[in-house]
Parts: sequence; C-alpha cells; structure tokens
Amino acid sequence: MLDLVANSPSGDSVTDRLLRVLETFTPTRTVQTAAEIGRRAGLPPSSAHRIVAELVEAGLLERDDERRIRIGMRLWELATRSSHALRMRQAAMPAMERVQSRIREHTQLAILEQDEALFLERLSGPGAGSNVTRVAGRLPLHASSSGLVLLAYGEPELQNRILTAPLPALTRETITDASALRRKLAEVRLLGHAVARGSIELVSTGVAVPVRDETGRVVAALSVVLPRDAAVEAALIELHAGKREIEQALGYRG
Amino acid sequence: MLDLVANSPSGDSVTDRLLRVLETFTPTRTVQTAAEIGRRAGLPPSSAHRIVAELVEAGLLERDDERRIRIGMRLWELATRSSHALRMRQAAMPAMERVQSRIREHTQLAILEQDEALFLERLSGPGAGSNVTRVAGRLPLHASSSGLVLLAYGEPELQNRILTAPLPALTRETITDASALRRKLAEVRLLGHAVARGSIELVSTGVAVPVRDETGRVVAALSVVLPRDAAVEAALIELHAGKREIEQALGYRG
DNA sequence: TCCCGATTCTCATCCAATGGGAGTCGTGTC
DNA sequence: GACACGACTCCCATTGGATGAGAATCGGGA
Repeated sequence: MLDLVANSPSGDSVTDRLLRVLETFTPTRTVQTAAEIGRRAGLPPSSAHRIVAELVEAGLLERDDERRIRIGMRLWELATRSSHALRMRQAAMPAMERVQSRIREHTQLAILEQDEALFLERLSGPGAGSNVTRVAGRLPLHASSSGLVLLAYGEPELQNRILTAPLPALTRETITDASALRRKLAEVRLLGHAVARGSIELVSTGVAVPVRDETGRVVAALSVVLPRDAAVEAALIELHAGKREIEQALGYRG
Repeated sequence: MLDLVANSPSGDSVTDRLLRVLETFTPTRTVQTAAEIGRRAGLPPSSAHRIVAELVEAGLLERDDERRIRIGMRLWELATRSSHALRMRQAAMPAMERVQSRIREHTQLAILEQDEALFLERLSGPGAGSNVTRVAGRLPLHASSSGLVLLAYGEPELQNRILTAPLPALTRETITDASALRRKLAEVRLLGHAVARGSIELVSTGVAVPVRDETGRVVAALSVVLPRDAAVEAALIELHAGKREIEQALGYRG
C-alpha cells in the first residue's frame, strides 16, 4: 500500500472512522494527543489530525490548555437530552435515593443493551462495600443479578441467544451451565427477583428486581450490592417499594 | 441545483451532517422517522436514509420496534465513560445527596461550557419547589446563581466576553446592566457564594458556591434552588459542607 | 381498491476527503 | 548550545466512496 490514494482506501466509511476515534477514549484514558488517537484508531498521522480538528470544531471533542484532546460535553448533552432511557433514569432517581438511604449499600439501575446489562446509575454511600459496577459500565446477563432479571423477563429470542452461547465464568460461582441458567431464570420469574451470590465478585451478593414501564414490559432492573453473606430480606422490601415507585412514575398500573 | 453532484455539493462535511442529524433530536422529540430527520437536517431523502442507516449500524442511533429512530445508548456510554467532567459528577454525587437530604430542595451541579452553565446533575426530592433546570440543560451565566459563580471565578477573557455582550432578561429581576453585573461578580468573589433572587424565575432563589479541583481552579458550581423568600443561611452552611466534601474527593487541599 | 408517504435500490457522476511528504515548533537530553 | 524526537501544520496530486435523482417497493389508512 505505498500508492497515493483517497477516500479511505482502508475501506472504512467516515462514520466508522469517527467512531473509532471516539472509542480510543476509555475510563482510564480520558485525555490523549491527536497523534495518539491516530495511532490507536489506525489512522495515518495527517488524517488523524484533520479528523480530530474537525471533531473539535463540531464540539464532539475538546482541546484543553495543553492542546490535548478530551471528549466534549456536547456529546454527553446530545445523548442525555434526547434519550428515552435517560429520562427513565431521571424518573428513577428519587426512588433510588430512597433505597440507597435506607439500605446504605450500592444502589443501581440497569437496562438491557446489546445482550448485556448497561448500568445507567449507581448511588454509593460512604462506607458501602465492594462493587465493580460503574455508571455507563456493563456486566454480562448471566452473571449479574440485574442481568438475570433482564434476561428472565426478556424476549425468548434473547434467552436463546444467551443460553446457546458460551457462559464465561467471572468467579467460580458464576453460572456457566445452560440448563442451570435456565432453572435460575425460572426461579427469578417465580420469585419476582434475582439473587446473585458471588457470581460477579466472590465477596458480594447482588439483589435485583424488574421495573416495568407503562406498557407492562420490563425495561430496567433495580438492584443493590450487599456483602456476600448479608441477609437479603430487608433489601428486597426496599427494592420492591422502590420498584413500585419508579413504575408509578413511568405510568405502569400494575 | 438540478445537476447531478457528489460528495455533498451543499459544502458541508460528513461530520457536519452527522451532527445535524443528531441535533434533530430534542428533549421533546426523542423518536423520529428517518424521513423526518432528513427534512429537519436539510438532507435529500435518499441521503438521509443512507446516513441514518450508517449511524444505526454504528450504534449511535437505534431503531425501535416500529422502525423509528432514537438516540442510541452507545453515544451516552461513550460520553459518560470517558468524560472528565462526568467523573467529577460521580465524585460529587454523595455530597449532593447529603445536601439534598438536608435542605430538601433541588440540588444541582453545573460546569462552564461554551459561555453557559451546563447542569450535570439535579437531585430533586418530592415536594421541592419550581425549577427550570434540567439535567444536560443550560442557563445563561449572568442570570443563574451557578452561572454567576462560574463567571466570577472564570478567566478574565470570559468575563470580558460576557460583560460586553447583551445581557438578556429572563425576568424583570435579571441583571441586564454590565456595570451592575461587574459589581455583583465582585460581591460573589468577596462572599464566596452567589445568591440570585428571582433572576431565572420570579418565584425562586438560587444559591451557589464554587467547587475547586486539585489545581485550585474553580471547575463547578454547587447550588440549590429555594422558594423566593426563603432564608439562605441554612442552605449556605450545607452548600459549603458539600463543596468541601467534593473538593476533598477531587484532591483539592484548600 | 386507491393513495400517499416512507423506505429501499440502483447507478452515473465527481469532488471532498485522503495521505504521503516536507517543514515548523516545542521540549527534553547530553 | 546543539541535537533528537515527537507533535503538529501545510501542501497538493489523486481518486474512490459518497452522493442524490429516480424508479420501484412496501405499508397503512380511507
């Protein structure tokens, strides 16, 4: 490929490139030079600089004092202002705060997104226990309590996809057997909640309940993360109260 | 313009177009058909469909059951995971919850963004008063208490820009005179907080304090919105406690 | 049944995007 | 103070992917 070419000989569309550029940013790498971005996104230096400059112009990226690049707030604004799911987050916040203040452990809200549980919010008091979850982070459906709820009440087609795919173990207590998972899902539907002990981290137990919108579909999971051997009853009571509060805010008349 | 052309004869780059497409979404219009998007973004129908399909493929937009288009969660994820400012939001949440639970009025966190105050978070108990602020919403610097704080501690160049531009009135109590604003800013710096009575909505009063990061720069404003004639002392005490808590989380040793 | 709008597909056209290269700037090293 | 290295900017010949008119298809409502 030593020839002079134009219009992305690499065969990727402009959209692809923009996305690759944005994806070079991670939770641990929030500022980069334009050249770094280019290297990581697999772009020639001059192209990288041009594209980054364009994105800065558009407000999707920002240049700080030292001329380095950060993700622009414009991106977050666009996404947050106009997103259906994030309006749900807003509706759920008061209930989440209540649960958090009573249980005093991590309180989370997750939705189904591309066959994973995506966490929209996490409230954590001081002194709350261990928790790998992060806002805008993801966890696999078969391992997290939130994921189990979203999976148990999800489309049959989703369940098939997950049950026929490999079930990677995060700990030695993660369910990795399809038929065991199938039984677990039946249990979740029967009880109306999911308890996941040690399946994400050995030291903690997740407890989650489904949240329905006005159409009656399960659209989210409300959960708390307790120390591994804590009793779940008190948490369940608060989760159900919180769940009902959110459902009312969403217009569900159960 | 009846001739056959290629590569956007309209003279706009691909980035521009993508941004225009994303900007057709608003808080009140979160789902649209591809054709609607095209009309609003000023794109020919076939181009609109192609671009929308590309963005759906990339995950920046999503198609719902009825084939209509929504903003994709991917966009929010990218922005939230990798943004400096949103990590600050996360660091501020516990303090904000505390302030909210004590004052029981809207508690907000704002940053400076493109010469406006951009609200990163708003906690609102049940029964809190009126409030025009929205998460991911903006307010002018000269009118809101958060804006006054950000402006008072901002770069001189920012202050010049604002002070020499027109100062639109949101209510009859908004400061619209440059020299009055200059005096107000001096007062804010002297007192270490801003009180804005009726300048956004006549029925409410904003109270805001600055928040500094580890470099000592003011990077955010923590504020509450009280009923117009409420006493501000109790709120100020909580705001200062909250501010200090956030600054410690950010590594500021004041 | 017809109609109208949304959507998909095709394809000739051609210009905006491309990326090598050369040069500048700033910083850190010996 | 010279040198090395990397980030960045500018330039420009090249061209293939993006473009949008148009035709066809789909789908819902009257």
